[in-house]
Amino acid sequence: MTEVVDTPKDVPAIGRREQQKEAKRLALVDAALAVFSRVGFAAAKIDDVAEEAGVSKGTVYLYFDSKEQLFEGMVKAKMIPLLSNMAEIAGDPQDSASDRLRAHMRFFYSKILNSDRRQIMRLIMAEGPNFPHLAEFYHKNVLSRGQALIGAIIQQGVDAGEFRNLEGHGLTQNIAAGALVAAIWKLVFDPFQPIDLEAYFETHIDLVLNGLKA
Amino acid sequence: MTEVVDTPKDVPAIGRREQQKEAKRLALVDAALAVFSRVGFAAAKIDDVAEEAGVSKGTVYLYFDSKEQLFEGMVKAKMIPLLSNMAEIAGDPQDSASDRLRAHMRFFYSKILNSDRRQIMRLIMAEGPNFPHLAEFYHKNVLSRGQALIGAIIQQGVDAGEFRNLEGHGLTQNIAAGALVAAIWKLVFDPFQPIDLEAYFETHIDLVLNGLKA
DNA sequence: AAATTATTACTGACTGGTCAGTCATTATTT
DNA sequence: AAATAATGACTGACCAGTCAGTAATAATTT
Repeated sequence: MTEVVDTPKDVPAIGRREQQKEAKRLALVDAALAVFSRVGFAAAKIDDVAEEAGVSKGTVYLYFDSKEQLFEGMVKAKMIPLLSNMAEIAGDPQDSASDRLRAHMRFFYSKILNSDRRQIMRLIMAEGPNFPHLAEFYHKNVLSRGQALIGAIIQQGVDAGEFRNLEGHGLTQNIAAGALVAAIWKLVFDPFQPIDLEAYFETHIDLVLNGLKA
Repeated sequence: MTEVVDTPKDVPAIGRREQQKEAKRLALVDAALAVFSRVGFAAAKIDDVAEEAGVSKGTVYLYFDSKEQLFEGMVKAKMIPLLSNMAEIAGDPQDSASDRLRAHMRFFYSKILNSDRRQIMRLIMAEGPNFPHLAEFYHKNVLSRGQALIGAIIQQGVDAGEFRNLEGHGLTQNIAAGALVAAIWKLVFDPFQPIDLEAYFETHIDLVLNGLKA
């Protein structure tokens, strides 16, 4: 149950409502992520989202027009912080391609695989075919951007004679792939075979760097 | 719409019913896979499964006790052929570890990623948290077996001085991972960025073999 | 600054439609 | 004609979405 900010009554009146609204929107988004993660889109009840946000069912519909829009809105809201982060890791082009690649991959592992974000990834895998908008949005804003960054670094490495040229054969997909699986594995199979994300990451980067070595 | 075998009336009476029953069970399983793949577990309607199997709703309940059991039964039924195949590819221990690894990985790509089977994988990712039995079953019978085979081959390679020793750091998970992602990518993101499974496989095995090289 | 009015936010009982699962009836097989 | 299989109308629970009514806040008047 996410509590709405309890704005004191003696705060400058102006903006009280806006603050509350914003806080409530956040609470709804958090609650939606929790509920959808727990049971999937179809089985999720708006009543449960409302209760978890500390709000009545009708209120949910003041913020989102439908269950679909709640879902899509939640995914987008949860992804925006990540997207803004992505710019800030252009990385130092002075470094070797290996170092930059390692740094970028670490970024993805830590930002995408940690916390809530991996639930979103799983939801997109799970519900993607029923929400083509969302799958496209995710691909466009996360996967293809990530691949572009990785592709650029690899190109740098190839140009510098540091890497072999494997481009054009699904290489960036292959690299992105490792992160996707780690997220899903953690959520689905961890009870049966725990995945040590740090070790998995090291192995992944090791294989990639050695595999690419010229 | 999967048609039930139309056993002619003048066939030796003995076994007519059993044949029909078996055929109907198969039709139901096929229909269930199709419908669950299309819309997920919660949104799937038993009526749709029945219609797609060319049968009435009541009949579904003559074969499966509940929607849950239909789902679980379908997954298991669809997996059995794969499991029996797995024995037959022990591979020739005379070959180099590299060759054997390549052969095994190709097997997984072709058997798991082709046809219906990848839909099952996606369903397990999607519904796994709601069906822990199934996730466990899948892990036990597919993933861990696959990893065991790969692990054995890598051990051979390490013993022969062909591979570096990276064991114990999520290596087999990492290798299995590539196949999982390929399957999911194909189903979720293919419309936006088609994945060439053959090229992807070659890149994957290339990275792994070069990455492992002693 | 108290009282009054207007506006905006929220509530939860209700509705209409959906669907898993049942079972009395009908059809088919032996 | 007995036994077995299949049907599909029916039921009851469930839930997305609505809306008349209430509460909280802001604006205006006295």
